[in-house]
Amino acid sequence: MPTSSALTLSLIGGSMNIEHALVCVFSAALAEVAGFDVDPAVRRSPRADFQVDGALALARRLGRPPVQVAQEVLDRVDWAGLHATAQVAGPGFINVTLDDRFLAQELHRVATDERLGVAAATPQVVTIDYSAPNVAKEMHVGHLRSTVIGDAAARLLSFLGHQVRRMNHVGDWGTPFGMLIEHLLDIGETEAAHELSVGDLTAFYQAARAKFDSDPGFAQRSRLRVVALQAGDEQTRRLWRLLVEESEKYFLAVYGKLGVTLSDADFLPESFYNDELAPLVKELDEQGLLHDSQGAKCVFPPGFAGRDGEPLPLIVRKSDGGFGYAATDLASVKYRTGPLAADRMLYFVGTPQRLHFEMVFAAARQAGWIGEKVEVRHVNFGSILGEDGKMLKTRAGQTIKLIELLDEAVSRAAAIVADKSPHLEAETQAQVAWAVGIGAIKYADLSSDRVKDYVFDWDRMLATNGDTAAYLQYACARIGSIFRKGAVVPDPAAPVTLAHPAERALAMELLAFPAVLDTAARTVELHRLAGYLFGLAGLYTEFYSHCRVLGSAEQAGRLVLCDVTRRTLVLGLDLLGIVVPERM
RNA sequence: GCCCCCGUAGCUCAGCUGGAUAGAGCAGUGGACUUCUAAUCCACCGGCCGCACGUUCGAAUCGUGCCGGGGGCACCA
Repeated sequence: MPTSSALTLSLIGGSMNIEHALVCVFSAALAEVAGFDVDPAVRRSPRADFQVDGALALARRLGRPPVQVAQEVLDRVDWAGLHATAQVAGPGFINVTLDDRFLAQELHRVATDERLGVAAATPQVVTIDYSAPNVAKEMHVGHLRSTVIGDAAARLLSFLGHQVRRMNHVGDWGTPFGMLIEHLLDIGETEAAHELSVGDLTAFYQAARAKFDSDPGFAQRSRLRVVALQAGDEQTRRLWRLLVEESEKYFLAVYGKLGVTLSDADFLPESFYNDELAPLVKELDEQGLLHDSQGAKCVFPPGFAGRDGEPLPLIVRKSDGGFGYAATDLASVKYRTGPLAADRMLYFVGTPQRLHFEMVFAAARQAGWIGEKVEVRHVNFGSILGEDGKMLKTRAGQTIKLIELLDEAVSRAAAIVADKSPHLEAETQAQVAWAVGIGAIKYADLSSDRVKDYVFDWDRMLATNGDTAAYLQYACARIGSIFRKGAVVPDPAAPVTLAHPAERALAMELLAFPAVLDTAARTVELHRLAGYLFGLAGLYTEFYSHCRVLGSAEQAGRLVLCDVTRRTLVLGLDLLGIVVPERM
């Protein structure tokens, strides 16, 4: 049970999270009344600052009148470092209203804190698997969500103080490499390197594929080449490295354009696990988990049935002796929980792979590779749909190259910038266009629930008002404009009074930032952060239209509100991977 | 056939472990720049929360069953 001294410490020294403080205070009071732990159910409320609903649930369990229980709980609250008034309302809600001076004091703490009141979490080792393009294949829209969502998660968890390991599970192994290497030899290394590095991967892959399908001689050479590759033939390995390296250069170029934090240090391709696969299969066998089925080596994790109702196999070794992706994924789990000692493993892969990951995790648990306290999670997400409600494709039905999508976003944004901000220099316009265009794509992805499909719509995501990146970026630019216009540097330590309702509402929302980040990180639901930022920008605009800053009697305090708002928006957007231009 | 996800305003979406009159943004209508960026704001209009039962003080939220949409179910990853 939290004590009041612990609470005071948490408010002063650590997280300046009022919501969390209320949870502590009311948990203690509820536990005193109940004799056991009760969820206080602290919520923001339109009728007060917060409402505490836990007494209602408790009353039912105790079989007592809710209002009476609520009052009893309220009487036992030790407010410790909090300053608020509270009363029982309705059927047994407890409405809590914070003192204005207390709010101002908390805002002062946040304003003078580099981290805006966000305490560093107890550090965990978190592995984040995301992006995962395939060597010698074009990155397409299918890689967009994994890359964007995974990168935002990596940024958020790092900021919260976790030891984040970004892992790019690049597809660099398997049977297609026979034909790719043979094609490379056919056209010559120089030409191949050129095609790959400039990003013409589709043509390269398709040419190889076409020959493989039409030319039996080529197909035969390809098959032999796979064998040579797997056997470690030096010349073959060198050519394979060439393919991988050129592709990695290309991926890094795309990441640069997308503004993603993945670097060359984060490539952890499939082939990384090659030497682990045979021992892994052996270990499964020794544990008695491996079964022969139609020539394949399989694990049958309990609880999975196939079309015919029979137990569903996880094929770790194919009947031809090759390893399936289940083997690689199992190896990846083992590597993370073993040498890396991961506390939390997140795999950012689309929903269609749900069953596969459930089976991999179940098998890994059976094998004892996932400790009790370790969280492993398939962070799934829905598809990107076109305006016709089907998977996003070109008009001709082709998959859309990611790089072309990004270029179109930037050029569409450039047209908007040229229209709205002709006063900016050309170079600045180009920077703003990039930030707005890429921001639009990312924000559209991150602002709605991950697990749902979302409809890709240029006009909506690039709208200048509404729930878009551009709107949030513009709000930041306007705040910066106040500082420039007034030639003032906000003093974060300046005293703040929250006399106007718009000032007070803005301050309340600013103080909710740490709780929002906690929730977003815990649930891996980035749209909660996006939604918060949009709401914050709305409250700021309300403040902006009602409260004159420059030249007002409250200038110093209002500048603090502007400053904290801007820093919160910029930080929040940065955690989503979105860049905020100085001016627009 | 079995399993998973989704169904909220004309459109695109929020709604946190059930909580008080269901919220935004677009679109529509009507307003607001001699004043810190109008890439803005304000007001109005708009909803049997897919349907039906059930659980309870209370259900968009939990349970069951339907209806509709999507995805998955052995050697491609």
